[in-house]
Amino acid sequence: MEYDFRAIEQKWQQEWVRRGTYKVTEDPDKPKYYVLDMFPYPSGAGLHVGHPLGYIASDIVSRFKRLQGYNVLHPMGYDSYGLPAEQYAIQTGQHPAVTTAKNIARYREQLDKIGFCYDWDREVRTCEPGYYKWTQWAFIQMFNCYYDNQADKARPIADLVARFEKQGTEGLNVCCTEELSFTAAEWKAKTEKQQQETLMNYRLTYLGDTIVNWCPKLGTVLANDEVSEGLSIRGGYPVEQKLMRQWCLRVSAYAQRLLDGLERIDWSDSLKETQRNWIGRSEGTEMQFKVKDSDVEFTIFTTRADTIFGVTFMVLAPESELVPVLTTPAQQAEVDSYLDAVKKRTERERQADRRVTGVFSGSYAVNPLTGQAIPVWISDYVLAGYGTGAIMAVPAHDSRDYAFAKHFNLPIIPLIEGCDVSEESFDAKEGIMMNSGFLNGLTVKEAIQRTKQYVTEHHLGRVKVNYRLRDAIFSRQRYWGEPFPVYYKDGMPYMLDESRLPLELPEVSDFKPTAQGEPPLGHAKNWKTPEGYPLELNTMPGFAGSSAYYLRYMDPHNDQALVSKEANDYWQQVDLYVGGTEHATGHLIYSRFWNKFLYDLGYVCQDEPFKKLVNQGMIQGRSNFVYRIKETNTFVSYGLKDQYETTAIHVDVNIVSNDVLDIEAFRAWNPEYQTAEFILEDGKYVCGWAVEKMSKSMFNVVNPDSVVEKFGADTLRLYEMFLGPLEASKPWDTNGIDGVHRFLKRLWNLVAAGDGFAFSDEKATAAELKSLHKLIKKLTWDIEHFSFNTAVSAFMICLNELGKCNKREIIQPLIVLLTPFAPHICEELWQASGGEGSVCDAQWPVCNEAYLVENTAVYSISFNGKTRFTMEFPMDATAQEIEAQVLANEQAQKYIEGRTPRKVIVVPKKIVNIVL
RNA sequence: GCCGGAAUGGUGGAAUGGUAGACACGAAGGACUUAAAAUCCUUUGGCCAUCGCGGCUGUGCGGGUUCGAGUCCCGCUUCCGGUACCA
Repeated sequence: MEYDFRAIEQKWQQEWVRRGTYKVTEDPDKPKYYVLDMFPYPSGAGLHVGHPLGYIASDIVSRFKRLQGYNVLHPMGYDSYGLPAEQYAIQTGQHPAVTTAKNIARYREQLDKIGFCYDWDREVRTCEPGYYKWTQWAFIQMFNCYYDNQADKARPIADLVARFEKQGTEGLNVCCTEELSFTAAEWKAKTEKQQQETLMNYRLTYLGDTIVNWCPKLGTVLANDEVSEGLSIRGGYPVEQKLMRQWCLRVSAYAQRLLDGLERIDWSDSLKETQRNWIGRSEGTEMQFKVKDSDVEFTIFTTRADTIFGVTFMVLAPESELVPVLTTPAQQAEVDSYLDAVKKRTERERQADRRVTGVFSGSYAVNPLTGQAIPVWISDYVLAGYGTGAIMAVPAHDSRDYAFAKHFNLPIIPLIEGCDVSEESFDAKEGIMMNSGFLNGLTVKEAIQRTKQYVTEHHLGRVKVNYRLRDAIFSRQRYWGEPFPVYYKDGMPYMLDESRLPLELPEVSDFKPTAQGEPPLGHAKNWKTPEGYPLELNTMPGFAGSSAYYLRYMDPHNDQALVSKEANDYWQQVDLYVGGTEHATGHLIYSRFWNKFLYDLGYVCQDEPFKKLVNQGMIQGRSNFVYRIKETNTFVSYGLKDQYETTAIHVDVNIVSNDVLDIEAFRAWNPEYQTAEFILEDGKYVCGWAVEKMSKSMFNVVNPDSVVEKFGADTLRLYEMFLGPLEASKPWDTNGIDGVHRFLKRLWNLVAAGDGFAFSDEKATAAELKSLHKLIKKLTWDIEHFSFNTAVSAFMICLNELGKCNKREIIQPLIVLLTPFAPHICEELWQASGGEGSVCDAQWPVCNEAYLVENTAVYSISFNGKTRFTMEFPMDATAQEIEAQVLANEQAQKYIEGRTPRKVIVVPKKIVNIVL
């Protein structure tokens, strides 16, 4: 009987659906295990072979855990709001919901063909009202909370209001946009609108003024990568920096907890490090500087308070609110023209063009320690969004300040003994202080501590921790996203009552912005509350829907709660999360934030959402080339191309096999090549190759369907794992796929006989049992350690060792072991071998170490590190016994030649080294 | 610039400090076939060899630790990711 993978795979995929094999319910009697894939955005291009890599790995773990007796939650869904569907809608008029549904259907079809064990009853789609109800709900909860630094958690905003009524801001220690100060009486005197405005300063979702790239012609905010040289990429319209009122998420409130939480989760060091850098904790000092001949004071942040004696100028960010205050009339014109120039520059240009620019404000600050007057400059190398948007510049010990000082000819005062600042600054935090008054003679590290102390004692400032992590801008001027559950009254936003959720995305006549420059929702009819209040026109960004989806899978049909307490208590958190590193500073920060917020409010029982995270590597494309001889339609094979002058041309990898071109398919591929001639080597046309990004234009996109069609899903699954370590990036290269396909065929042929199967009931030999149990042991270890490539090899080794063995006693457990990797063939063989039910419900075999025990071990005998011969010893021989026997050995004596060995080393790894 | 990760045959890749190159692809040779496909067997890092004895050499480069280093330490080179005026 042939291994007809098409029939087998189709049969079992239908059977699994019919039997509900992968349906999961909470079962308190079984230990749980939650395996999650990062859900995909269903793009129009469908899946390529890179996508399933992580899905296959997680599927293997899910099936493995299930065979081990765990109750495994392994769901899948779609991140189905997003820009591409909307862009497509603008171009074609096709409703994004329609394209999205179509793409999802295509994804599902592709996923089904690979044989995943998802419980599709738990599918979620972020664009469905039943789902985004809970995204909106979470937004409301955040709006109604503030962050209490004392309690170190989010608390209801009502508590804050109560506090304001009692004692105003006195003794307040909370997260806010701006430090405010008012009394209880002042609070009560505020109008409703003023109170609401004040609370905005504390809410976890708030309307905040943010600088964005605004394109008036397109009527939308653009991301930095959508802007180049001050023009929009799409259309080439001018873009300006604009302060806009946007919804923001106070992610920064959780900065320290996001940092601390990393200690308790099992993620790769590199990913944790990326998050640490992104959060960017920095301990320093905030210092007050008085402005000369004025009452104005301002605050700067520095990590090098020790260099205070070397400050030769101050710098303000152009957007700083101090700029208008400190600009003197004499400098007004110059400052205005500088600010104008800066305003036109985008973030991107600012990054690309590092030329030193700046302007003198006309004012002087007073060094709080020396009393010296120091000029205050304005420059865009200081960022408004970090620290206080103002710095003290110490050119001798900061390279940026140094460049600025050199350019504008400002003084440079070295503060560390022996440092040379004639060519560049000395940025290292080491050495002995000089020119620094009371700090002289201290090391830099001592000086930092001493200055902190001094500044605090003399009330010149305070010790402060800053984070690089910014609040997330949460508004998009887009159609295809979650509507905000927000209406406006008297210009102030209010949350819809939860009973009105979900607030469904309305139909619009046009997906473009309105003529008035409003977001697309401005086209919606009756976009207001029943009371007539206008609803928010912005929609939420892509990461909104993906921030809590893992919780929804626990209880996907619940319309009373995001997740019931019972379901959450049972599933707790994701045990294994598999996905790409590209989400390190986006989704993986936001969902940790979101989860911690829900944890604070008691809606979830775990502080961290993802216990263990594994990043699968990217699958790159492997492009193939043909070489056309210049000015001809003749193509020369790779090995001979150097004899001609040729042009390399990308050729569709799907008509190339093992780097050999299918010439007929090539002629048919493009009319241009219909009459092509070929210069072959060994009767074949060999193509060149290169590793490139997988993309249509390189003709190197391989989709899983074509592989499944040709080799079957089981082969695809095995091969993707066999390709190399899961976490490594590697090119998709089908050159080795025959190997794993052959492995499956060999296994099949072992038990296939005539029209049926033949399993032998003969007792297994010791050698066969040893092979099997070696495999059990290695596989268990490999799957637990995500070493899937060596796991696949282990099967091949085992099969090689077993030879022609078709004994049920050996093959049946082997089928169970293979099930996570190649479930379809295993179901078929399991049934053929007389196994009960589905192999998915079988039991993972346990390694019996007794079969692995060796009676004797072969030792390599080396002299001065060179292996000369081998000897056999009983397993339990002691080092002393081995040493004595080796030295007495006749052959050894030949090498020793009467000398006394200086040292004899017996290594448990079966090596004896004799040093002469 | 800073932070990660990597470098092993023709190729993908194995190797708790212990026989480097498992496993697989490719290639070469052979068996079975009229033939091809499929399948099976043998060889396969390089160099030398009186090719079935054996020898030398070999994990990006230069040092070091060790009886012993692909693996650990120090110093480089190259490549790939991430991040970037964060004071």
